[in-house]
Amino acid sequence: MVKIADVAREAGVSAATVSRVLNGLPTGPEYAERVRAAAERLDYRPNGIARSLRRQTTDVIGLIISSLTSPFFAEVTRGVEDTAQRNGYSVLLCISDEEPKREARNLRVLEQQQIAGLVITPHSARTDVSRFRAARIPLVVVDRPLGGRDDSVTVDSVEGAMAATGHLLAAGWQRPACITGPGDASTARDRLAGYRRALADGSVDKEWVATARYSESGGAAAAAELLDRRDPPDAFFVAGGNLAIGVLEEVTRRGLVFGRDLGMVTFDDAPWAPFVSPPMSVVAQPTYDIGVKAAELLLARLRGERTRVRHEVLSTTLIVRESSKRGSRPARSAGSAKNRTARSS
Amino acid sequence: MVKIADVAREAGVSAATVSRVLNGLPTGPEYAERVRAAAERLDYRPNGIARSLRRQTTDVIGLIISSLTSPFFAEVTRGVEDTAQRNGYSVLLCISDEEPKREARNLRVLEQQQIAGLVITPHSARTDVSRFRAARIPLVVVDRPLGGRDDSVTVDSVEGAMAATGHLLAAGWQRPACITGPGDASTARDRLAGYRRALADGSVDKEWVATARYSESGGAAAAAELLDRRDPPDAFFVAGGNLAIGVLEEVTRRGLVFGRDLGMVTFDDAPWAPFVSPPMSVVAQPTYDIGVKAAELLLARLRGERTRVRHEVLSTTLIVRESSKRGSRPARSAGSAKNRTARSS
DNA sequence: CTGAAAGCGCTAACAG
DNA sequence: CTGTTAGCGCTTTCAG
Repeated sequence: MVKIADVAREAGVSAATVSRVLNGLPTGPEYAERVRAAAERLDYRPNGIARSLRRQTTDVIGLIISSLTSPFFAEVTRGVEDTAQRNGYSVLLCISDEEPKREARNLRVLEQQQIAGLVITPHSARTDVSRFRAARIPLVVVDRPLGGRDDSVTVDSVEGAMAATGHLLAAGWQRPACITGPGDASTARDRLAGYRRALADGSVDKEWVATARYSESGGAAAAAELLDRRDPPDAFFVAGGNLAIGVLEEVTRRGLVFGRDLGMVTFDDAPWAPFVSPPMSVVAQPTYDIGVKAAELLLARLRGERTRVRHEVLSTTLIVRESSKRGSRPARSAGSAKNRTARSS
Repeated sequence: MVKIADVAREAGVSAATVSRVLNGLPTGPEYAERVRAAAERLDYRPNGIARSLRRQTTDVIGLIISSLTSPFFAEVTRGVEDTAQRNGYSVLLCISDEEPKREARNLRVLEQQQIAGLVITPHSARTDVSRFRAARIPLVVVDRPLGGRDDSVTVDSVEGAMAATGHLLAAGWQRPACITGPGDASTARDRLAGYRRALADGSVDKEWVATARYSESGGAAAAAELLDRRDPPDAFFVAGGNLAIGVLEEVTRRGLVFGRDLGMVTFDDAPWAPFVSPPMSVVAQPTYDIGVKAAELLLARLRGERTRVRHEVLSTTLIVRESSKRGSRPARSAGSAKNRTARSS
C-alpha cells in the first residue's frame, strides 16, 4: 500500500507538505504541482482511518433504520444516503428491525466506529441515545420524536389521519375503523388520535380500533378481527403501508371489494397503489424528503452552523383514488377500471 | 472520552493487559475481573478507528448497490446487512444509482475507508474493481457477473426467462414480446436470450423486443412502442419489477386488461403482486438470499477459508397467477378473485 | 512556506 | 502472564 511517505519521497518533499497539498492548504504552487503529479503517478489513496484517528473525527454518519422492507424506510434511507454522499460523507447502515436489542447493539457499534453524526428512527421513546448526547455527537431523530431534546424530522400524522378519516366520512362511509401500529410507536398513537378527532368532528360516537405490529400479517389479523365483530366497520383507515397489504389480503380473501363493500384509505403511497383493484386512496408522506431533511439538519450541525434544536414537521398529501369511494361502480375512474368490476353481485 | 489508558489506571494494570482482556486473550483471571469492572465503571468503549489503524483491517464491509427504490435491491441490501451484523461486521452503504461516475466515486471512497471487503452490483462489465483485486480486498459481485474473476452471486436469468416465456406460449398466447433492460446489463441480455430460446422451442419465428432503462418510465415507453406497432404482440414477458409497473401503467391507460386482452409475466415478485388486477404472474428471485449468500461468501474469504473463486447461481421460481392466463374468466383462481372480475365485458 | 517531530488510541513484539 | 515499547498513517503544532 502506498502511503504518504512514499509520495513525499517521490516528490522530493516532506510528508507534511504532501498532506498540505492534498488538503488544499497554502503551499508553494511548484510544490503543489510536484506533489500532485507524484500522487497521481503512484495512484496514492490517503488512508481514511489514519486521517480519522489523527483528526479525531470521521466522514461517516450512522443511520439506524427500522427496516428496509417497507418502501417508506427504504426511501428515507435513500434520501439520507444521497445527501450524505453529495456532501462527502458516507453512511454506515444499521437495520434495527424494530428490535430494541438490535437497536442497542447498533448504537454501540456506531459509537465505536466513531461516527460523526447519527440519523435514527428510534424504536420507541425508550431508545437510549444518551451516550451520543453526552459525547456531543449530533443526532437527528426521524419519524418518531424522542422527547424533543434532539433535532427531528417527522410528519404531521394527526393531520394526515384526520384528512383520511374525514374523507372516508365525507364519502359516505359511516363506520370507519382505524387499524394502527403498536402503542409504543408515536406515529401509531398520533394516527389514532387523528382518527378520533375526525370521528368527533363528524359526530360519530362509536369507534372501531385495532392495533398491530407494523407488518403485513399484523394488518391482516387486525382486519380479520374487525370484520369478525358483531358490529363490524364499513371502512378502514390504515396507518401504514405494510399494514395495508395485509388488510388487502384479508379483505380479498373474504371476497370483499374496496370501493363497493368497504371503504379504505391508507398511509403511504406506492408506485403500485394505482394498480391494485380498486386503486388505493392514500395519505402520501414525503418519504425521500424526510431522509434528505434529516441528513441536512445533521450536516448543518456538523458544520457547526446551528445550535438551537430544530423540529421539522412535514405535511402529508391525501390522494383520493377508488378504494375510498362509496358504492362506486368504476364510473369515475380514468377509463382504466372499466372492465373489471363486479355488477353488484 | 475515556480511553484504554484510563481503564488501565482505574484497574491498576497496563494498557496492554486491558487490551488483552477485552480481546479475550489469555490473562490471569483476577486481572480480567478487575479490568472488566473498571471498564464497566468508566463505561469504556474501545475506539474502533485506533484499533483498525493498528490492526490494519476494519470490521466494515462496503456495499455498492444500484438502487434502493426497487424492492429487489432493497432486499439484497437487507440480506447483506443482516448477515454482516450477525457476524460482527458493519455495512457502509453506497447507492450508485446505476451511474458509472457515482459508482467510481463510491469505489474510491470505500477504498479510503479501508473496508475489509466489498459487495457490489456492478453497473456493467466495465466497472473497474482492479484496485480491490490488486490490494487483495475480497469482493463479491452480485446480480451481474464481472468477467468471472471474482466470487459472484447471480440468478439463472436465462432459465427464468425461458420458463416465463414458455408459460405464456403454453397458455395460448401467440405473439409474446420481451421488454428487457439496457444492453449493458447482463441480466437484460440473459433474459432476452431466455425469451428467444423459448420462442425457438415453441417454433415462433417472429420476435417482439423492446429495451429500456430498468425504470417505470422505461417500462411504460417500451410497452407503448410495442403496442403501437403495426403488428403488435399479444403478451409481455417483462424483465424486471420496475419495468412491470410502467407496463401496467401504460396498459391500463389504454384500457387493456391483462389475462384477457394481453398476457403478462414479469421478473420479480412483490407483496402486492397478488392484488393488482389481475394478480400478476411472476418469476420470483430469492432476493434476500442473494444478499445473504453474497455476504457469506465474503465473510468466508475474510476468514481466509476459501481460495478458489466461486460462482453461486440461484434459481428462480415461476409463480402463475392471473395475468398470464388466456381469456380466463376468473374460473381457475384460488377462490380469492371470485368477485371482482368481469363477466365478459 | 516548508520540514521535523509529536501524537491520535490501540495492539503486538519483545522482555522480564 | 504482564509491562514496556514501538508503531499503524496521517495531520498539526512548532521551529526554521
